[in-house]
Amino acid sequence: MLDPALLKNDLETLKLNISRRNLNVDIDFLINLNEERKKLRFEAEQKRSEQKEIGKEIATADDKSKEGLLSQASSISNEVKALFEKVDQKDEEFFNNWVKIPNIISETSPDGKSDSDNLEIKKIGNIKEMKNPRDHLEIASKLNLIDVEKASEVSGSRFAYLFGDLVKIEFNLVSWALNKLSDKGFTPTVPPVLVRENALYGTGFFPDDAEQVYEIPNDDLFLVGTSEVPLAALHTNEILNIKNLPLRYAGFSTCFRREAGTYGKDTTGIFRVHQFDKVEMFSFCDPVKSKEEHEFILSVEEELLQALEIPYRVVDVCAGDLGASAAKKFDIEAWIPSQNTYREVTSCSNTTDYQARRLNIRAKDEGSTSVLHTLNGTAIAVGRILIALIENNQNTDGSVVFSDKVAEIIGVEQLGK
RNA sequence: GGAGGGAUGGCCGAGCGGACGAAGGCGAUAGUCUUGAAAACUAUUGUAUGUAUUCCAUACCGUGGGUUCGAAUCCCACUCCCUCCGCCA
Repeated sequence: MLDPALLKNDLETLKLNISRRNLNVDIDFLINLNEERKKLRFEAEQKRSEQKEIGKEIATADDKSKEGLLSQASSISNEVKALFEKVDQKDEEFFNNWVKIPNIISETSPDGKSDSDNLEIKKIGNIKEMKNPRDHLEIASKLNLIDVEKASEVSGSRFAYLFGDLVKIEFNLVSWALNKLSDKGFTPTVPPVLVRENALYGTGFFPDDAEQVYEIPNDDLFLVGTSEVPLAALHTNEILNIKNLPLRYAGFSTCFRREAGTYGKDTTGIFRVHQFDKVEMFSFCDPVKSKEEHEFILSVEEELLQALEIPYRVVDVCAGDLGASAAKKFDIEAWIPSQNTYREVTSCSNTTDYQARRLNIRAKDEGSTSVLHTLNGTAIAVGRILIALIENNQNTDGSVVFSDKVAEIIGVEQLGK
């Protein structure tokens, strides 16, 4: 949620943002609504004040004057009730509209409508020459390391069994990443993966992306699609001392996504599945330092990919491709030989104060309190890293051999042979 | 799953219909004293909204409703925590 004060102080920014995001919003309607609710509240509060005055008199009044005061108080009480009902209505109307406005996009993010307008910042790593590269599923199925057919019998499409060395690699990757992140000040965290509705609203996944979220109706719980959700919600309603910022967490969790509306897209293997494991970085940050923090998180992502010798490019996500809560976002796309293109393996966003305001997380600095900034970024999305590792290190005979350095990290020298 | 008990400010803890934004203590901050420190004493000590940094108003005593002229205090529902029993990785 944006600061409603924008309607008063910085209309230009608001208008510019709405046009950059290609939205159609009636600003004047919102301005009026906001003014109206404030005016109504003021009236209601004045009446309330009157009521309290009389209440005090009643407490000390003698029996004679009491009766008159009581009837007077009674009618004021009714007025107050009616006035506040109106105020609540207006408030609700205003905020229902206001929360729908997405975050203000950073000045530095490129304009554009879709992911094809994203701006490539750099390319890193050597792409190996390959004749007819195989895709990860073909390679791993043959080696009995992945089984999607059995998984679809057991659980449906977009599920997979991982076996043997792939599982070994997964756990080595995770523990390697957690150690690295821990050295950089991230607290390793295993968060709950079932959360209440509120956490999803607070992080901006609800209401917009509600159709991507699995629901457990019996218990009013939802399966998270990323540990960003429980990590962000960790400090809900808290006031953090600015001296202790940034507070950094590295969350490991399984992630669940319905992938509604993606029929026919990425149907091969484990690129897009309903369930995968991920190490996620999350930072609660001093607002004036969030830009630096964003660069830092991006640099960590790059460091991990470089250590794994995965060729990648970094992309500055354009205005039209940003989610509601992001002010700026960098994606890293790894080279996927079988697709002859780069595909997303990590993503890091500066959500500025958008989530913090919804979750009511603030920072305290020498007496004054302000909203803080939150940022998130992928450290290791296990499935997609496995794909990149398998495909980029494949040989023509269907085996996969890793360099000594990579093998040291993942604990496996080769697949097959 | 069954049976009980509880939720008050940064923390502990009183209040159980009217002057309560809330006693008292601890902690924190500032001052006095001291060469310096400690101790002692004094003062301050939540958050948010309203064009409102010291004045004013309003809201907030787990959350949401209700009763009442008036609710931290009474009633209802929910959430969370604790104890005991059962079950369980």
